[in-house]
Amino acid sequence: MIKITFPDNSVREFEKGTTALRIAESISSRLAQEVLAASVNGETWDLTRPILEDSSLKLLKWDDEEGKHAYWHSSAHLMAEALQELYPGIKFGIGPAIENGFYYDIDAGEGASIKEADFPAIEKKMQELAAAKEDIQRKSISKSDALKMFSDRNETYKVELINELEDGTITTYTQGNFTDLCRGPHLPNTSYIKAVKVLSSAGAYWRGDEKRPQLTRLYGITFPKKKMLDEYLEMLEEAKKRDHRKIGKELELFAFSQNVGAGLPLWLPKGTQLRLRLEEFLKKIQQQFEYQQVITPHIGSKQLYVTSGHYAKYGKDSFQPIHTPEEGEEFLLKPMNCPHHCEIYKTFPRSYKDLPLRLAEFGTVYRYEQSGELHGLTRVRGFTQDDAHIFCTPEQVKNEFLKVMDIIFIIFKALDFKDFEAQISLRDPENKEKYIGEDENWEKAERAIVEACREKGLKARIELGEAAFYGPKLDFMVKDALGRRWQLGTIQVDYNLPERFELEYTGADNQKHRPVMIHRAPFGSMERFVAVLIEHTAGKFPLWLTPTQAVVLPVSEKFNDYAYRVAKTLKMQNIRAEVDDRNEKVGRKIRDNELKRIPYLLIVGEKETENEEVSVRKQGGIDQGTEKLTTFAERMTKEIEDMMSTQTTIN
RNA sequence: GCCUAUGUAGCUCAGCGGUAGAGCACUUCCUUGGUAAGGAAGAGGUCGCGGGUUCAAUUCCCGCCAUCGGCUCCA
Repeated sequence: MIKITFPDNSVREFEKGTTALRIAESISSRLAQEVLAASVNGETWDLTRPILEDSSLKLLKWDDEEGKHAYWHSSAHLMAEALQELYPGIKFGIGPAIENGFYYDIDAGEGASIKEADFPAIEKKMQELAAAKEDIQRKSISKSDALKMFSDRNETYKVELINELEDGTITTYTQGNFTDLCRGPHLPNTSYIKAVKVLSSAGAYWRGDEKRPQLTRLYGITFPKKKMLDEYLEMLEEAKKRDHRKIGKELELFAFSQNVGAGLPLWLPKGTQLRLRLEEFLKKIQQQFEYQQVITPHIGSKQLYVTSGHYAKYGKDSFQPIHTPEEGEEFLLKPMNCPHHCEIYKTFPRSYKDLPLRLAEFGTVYRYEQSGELHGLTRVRGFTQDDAHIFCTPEQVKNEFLKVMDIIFIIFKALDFKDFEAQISLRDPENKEKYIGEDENWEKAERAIVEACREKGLKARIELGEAAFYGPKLDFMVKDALGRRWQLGTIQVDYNLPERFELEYTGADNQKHRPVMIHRAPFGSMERFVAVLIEHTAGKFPLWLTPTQAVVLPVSEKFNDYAYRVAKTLKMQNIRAEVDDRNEKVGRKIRDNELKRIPYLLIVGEKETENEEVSVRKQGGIDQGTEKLTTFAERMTKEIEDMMSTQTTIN
């Protein structure tokens, strides 16, 4: 007999060699139906894997990440099995579970690929195989057997993977005629999988290396219930309605023109109002934090970027130098503002008493992003950073870093960004040559960031190899409507540029010292921030209002009343309102009794009669009497601003 | 940059080797407590751009540009 300890610390005895599934059955048949995998001594196991010694056990269901993971991982195998049936000779890469579903990388053979039109057949085959209730069996095999098995089947990608594995750790999973190299864990059999959808196909480089062959990556998702799949697909449809590209076009916030160029956004009047509003908001905060605003040109001599090291790193892949009538004279569109700000620093001799020096600029920069990377406002070739550089003494670094974190938190809080993720991006210790600067400086900078996060109690994921080439950084990532992560705010500690630009200050000891630079952009870029803001606030939050003009982005129940009242008011002034509802009726005049049910609206216009009285209604529609339009509009503005400012109080 | 898909009216899309259509929106008029109402008329498109095949190309082929979904990249 062996002792099994459950999460509540209760202990029960079971026969040696029992399985998690049998244990679940012994508890309740319902549980046995719902359980998908098991955590045995902290390791995720198959339900059917015999437990041979005393263990702690947690049964994992759909709501446990690991349970869902096993489910989708098995689904990836199921898809692979279906593909093997449908396309004999197909070769497999890897097929993991992901955040939402799973994928499998496949090589259908020379010139062949699997297209969207083929999806239904694949889904049908998957359903068929799932219904057949094939057992999924785990087997440990030796490295040599594994190599033989997979080379016999000409699975070149698998062979490559096996070669990198240690003998004795290799397992395979088999269901029906399909055997895959796999660590597991998996479901007991295929019948757990009830609802199946192949979502999309895309090219993906083998092992993420663009120099290696490109495989076809098939994405899919499965659920234990058809209804869950329907809900998921419905959710995807809903998310598409919040796409900033769609809303931005409909609300006339921004546009692109082929004639101007890909990735070069045109801010339309309404979008510009929104953006300026955000800029003013940040400027106010920065004033409180003693930043000084500067303005620098859009181009800079090529030499500036040779000095900074950016030219060596990005020169070939950038917008190419601008030439002048003067032989050999070259300028670059600025891809970042730091060198310009370094030159501002160098304008005067600096004393330790001048530090920290905080120079801020809404600096427009141009980067030649790969064509395939362009994406609405989130990835563009011309954008404006809400940039600032803080020049400080080494002792001031941590404190300054913490203050920047405060600014970012203020902004995220004010704009209701709750579920952001923080990421500390450090140097890849294996590839130090990718970075410039002394080891010692890197270590100092990395330590400062980690300490600052600890001090703030900020949970940050540490990623090696994600640092900028001149320094480590702390990034704030936010998801868009479809769950894609975008980096917004960033704080970077830099000991290198001050070195390259030979920046100095005179210390209290009357000696020359090198300042440290902190690069920071709380929004990241105005473009990306507005994009993510639109997707985040869709259905939630009126962005801003003024007495004469209003921009109300998607409104929620909570704020619907504001939107309703303002819209109604402005409508009375014969102001044009534009509506988008689910039937995409855009651009027509709004009808009074429609106002309540529209998911979002934008109202822009001038009021005509300031003294006209409007009826004021509270939530629930109870008439609260009348007040003058101007009073009403001012009051609305104040209410919203109060709401924002109470959230922005500095703790 | 790579793989897949797409590009037709303001929007969403249908169509097809014989020089274009629907719904919504828009304009004018009529009607109406079945109300994101109904009717009549109207306006609006060198069918992404450039080549080629053809008697004839929006449709077939090639190239380019842009866009979607991914991969790679992201100072």
